[in-house]
Amino acid sequence: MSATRPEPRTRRRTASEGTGTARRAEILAIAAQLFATRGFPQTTVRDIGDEAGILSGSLYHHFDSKEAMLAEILRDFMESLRTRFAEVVTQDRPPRARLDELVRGSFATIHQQPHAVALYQKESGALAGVPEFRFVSQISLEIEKMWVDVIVAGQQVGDFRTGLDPQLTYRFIRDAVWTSVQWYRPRGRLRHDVVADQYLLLLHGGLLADGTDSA
Amino acid sequence: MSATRPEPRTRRRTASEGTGTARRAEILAIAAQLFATRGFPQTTVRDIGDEAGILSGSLYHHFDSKEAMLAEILRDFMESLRTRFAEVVTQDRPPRARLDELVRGSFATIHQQPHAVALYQKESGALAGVPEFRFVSQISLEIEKMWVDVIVAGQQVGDFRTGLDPQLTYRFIRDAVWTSVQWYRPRGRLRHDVVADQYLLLLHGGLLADGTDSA
Amino acid sequence: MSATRPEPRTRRRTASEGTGTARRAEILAIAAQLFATRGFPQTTVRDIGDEAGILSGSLYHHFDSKEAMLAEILRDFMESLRTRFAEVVTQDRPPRARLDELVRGSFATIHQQPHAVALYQKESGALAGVPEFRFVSQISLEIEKMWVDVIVAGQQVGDFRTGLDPQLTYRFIRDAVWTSVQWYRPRGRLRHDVVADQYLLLLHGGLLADGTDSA
Amino acid sequence: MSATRPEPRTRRRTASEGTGTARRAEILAIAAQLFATRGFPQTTVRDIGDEAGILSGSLYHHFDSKEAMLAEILRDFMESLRTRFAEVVTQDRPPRARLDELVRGSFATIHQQPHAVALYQKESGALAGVPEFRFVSQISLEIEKMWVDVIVAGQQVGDFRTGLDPQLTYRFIRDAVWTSVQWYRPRGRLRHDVVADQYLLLLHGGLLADGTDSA
DNA sequence: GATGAATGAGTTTTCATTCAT
DNA sequence: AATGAATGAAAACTCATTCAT
Repeated sequence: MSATRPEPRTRRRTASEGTGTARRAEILAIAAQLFATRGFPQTTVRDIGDEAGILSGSLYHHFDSKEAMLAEILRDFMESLRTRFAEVVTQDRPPRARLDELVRGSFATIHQQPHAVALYQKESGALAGVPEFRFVSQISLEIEKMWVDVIVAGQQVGDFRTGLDPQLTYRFIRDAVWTSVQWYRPRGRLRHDVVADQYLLLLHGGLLADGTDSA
Repeated sequence: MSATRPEPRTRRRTASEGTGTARRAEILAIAAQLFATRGFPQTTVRDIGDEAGILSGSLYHHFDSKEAMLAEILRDFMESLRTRFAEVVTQDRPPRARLDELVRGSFATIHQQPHAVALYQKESGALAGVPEFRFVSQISLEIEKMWVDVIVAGQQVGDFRTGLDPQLTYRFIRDAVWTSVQWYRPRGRLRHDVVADQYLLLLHGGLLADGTDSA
Repeated sequence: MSATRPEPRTRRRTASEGTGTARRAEILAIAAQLFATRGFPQTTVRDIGDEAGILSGSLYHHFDSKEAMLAEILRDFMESLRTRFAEVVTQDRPPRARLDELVRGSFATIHQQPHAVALYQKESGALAGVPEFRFVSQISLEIEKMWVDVIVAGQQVGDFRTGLDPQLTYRFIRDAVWTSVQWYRPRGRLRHDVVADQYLLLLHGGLLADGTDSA
Repeated sequence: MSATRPEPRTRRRTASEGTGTARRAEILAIAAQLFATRGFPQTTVRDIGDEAGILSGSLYHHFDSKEAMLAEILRDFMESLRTRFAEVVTQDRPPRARLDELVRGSFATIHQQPHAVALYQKESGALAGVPEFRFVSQISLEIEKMWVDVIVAGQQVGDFRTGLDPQLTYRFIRDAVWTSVQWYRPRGRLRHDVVADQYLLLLHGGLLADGTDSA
């Protein structure tokens, strides 16, 4: 914060907009992986530079700051997720089918973008109050609304049990499904659609053998 | 630290046992809260000192390092959790009752020690390979075994559905239950036993109205 | 600007206020000299640390930032200057005597605090718009008012020539007097009161031999 | 640079003399303004590039370095100033008329090249010992000699008061006159020749109403 | 038990400059 | 003439930790 330069001066990306060249994407992918693996604060720009094969200072040719990299990764991810889910919930199918599709889509996302998902889980909490990251909680809320609406619709048409709080149900499903990114291995023996099947089985009929709850 | 230090487990506390221990616990509680809220790397020793009303350097009169504080918090927590669960699984009750008790005990723990739970969730991943923190993954495994054993026993006696992979089922329950620490507010309107009830309802009978899965 | 630490957290100086210990003053004097000699941006915190015999990072035990050091130096200087001038202009003497005293006081200040004066001259321009340094232009204006008031008063009582714009006259005197800090050497042969005498001679009677202006 | 480079003085400009020169001048004018406004060290080559509509790296097609730009600006300015003053002092007029002309010429220069003047004032001090910028202090001395000679001549012919140290008198006038660049606005209401008139009035006859100094 | 001054190794970021295209 | 990617050196600042008092 130099006292002698009052104007902030907006920077970079004057020409050839559009998020930039291939190098940007390459670096972002590296950063996403490191952020997800080590955590954002524990990842140094030197780590990123080393992995990308350039000096850490050279990263600033492509991005304004380490934080800006995080923002770009998260924004790309969350907007793609919103789009994906929006397509599902607007389908003309029964709520139950749409919810199944949301779950399957989540597992597919975890399979395709494990780093972004893990990153979101790790950092979204700390980012809650930061103005530059308002979009995170905002899109999260939009997505929550999509899911809850489907659950409510499912209860109304008789697909889903009543007596369950829709928001609590949403959290239950969301947490069970998305936390699997912590242990799911994209190249492991357990394929993501198999996990989805098992989770849906459990989610649909519950754990008890007779499927009824006498508690 | 704990793995390498020859002394039993407690340290310092040369004089004035009573007060010293009280101060330690006080500081640890502060540290746990900060670690849980901001994350361990983002919490500085000065943050802790400020909150405790002493200078950061003075913390080293009580603890060997910032890491040692984390270790002590986590060890206390995990050992108490192991004890709590061990008592449940050794009860002479049907598997289903024992599983319910594990779930209810989890929510009670989240209610009583939210900081330690959040801390464990946030940092256990990064601590996986650190020798001083081997106890974390070790106790985690012990606990996992207790739960999985109950699930398997439940399937054998016909309490629980077969066709579900026990370990996957464990993960499903664990993630749904424990992640609730992220949004559960101990002083909020939603009491922990109410959440437990809802979650058990869903877990037992599933989401579908008829309780059967035709998928 | 870490995304993960939203609160700014006010820092330092909780106890034993009063600008601090002797070490602070010592370091500030060193910083003032370096800032004045090399210019603020050209002076590195390492320069200051080297001169003070500590590591640059240790400076942050005493001050929040390099900029905060500049602010403290300038504030101390400008407030002392305001006090000094305020004492002069409130004296019950004819305007001419008061103006002479302002001039002599200026040279005495240049003699006593050459670094602060040079620093003010060099950096006040660049600091004009910076919020943290608003006091600089504010006190400058207060001082300008004192001088201009004396000049106007002098014209009213007939001490000073009319036909001179008071503000322009102020700037003339101010610039001639204060810029001398650039070449004045406190330990040189030319004593500050001798310079003051010469400057007052010229200022009072002008350059021309007959003292009248026929232009 | 200029002191060490073997080439005459102009450089590059291999082809397309006309356009190349025009672009150079354009960029130099931009640089002069930025250097004067923000200070040389606070101005980045990117600032200059941005203002000129090219990338910072492209500046190096026109100039060897940022420092070389400064040198060229200052050299152009100082040589033109030397020439201007040399013409005045060699006129066959009484010393008093020549001094007035020097003063008026100074204000005209401030009006015409405010950036170069401000730049000289801001940076000449820091440049004092740098070999590449020896010409700055050298030409300054030549100019000082011209002015002091005129003052001495004026005292000898009885135009100017004796009893004033010529060099001190020079500094007084120089500082009062040239520092006005800090507050003078070329497009403001106060025209430069009006300021010159007022300053000469004060300089000639002094501030006191009777024009005599009884101090 | 605590203070306050300091260390030392690290962090993010800046920026003049180079150079292949 | 200009771009865009990169370098390399330095900048301000952070922070866990030590230690004499």
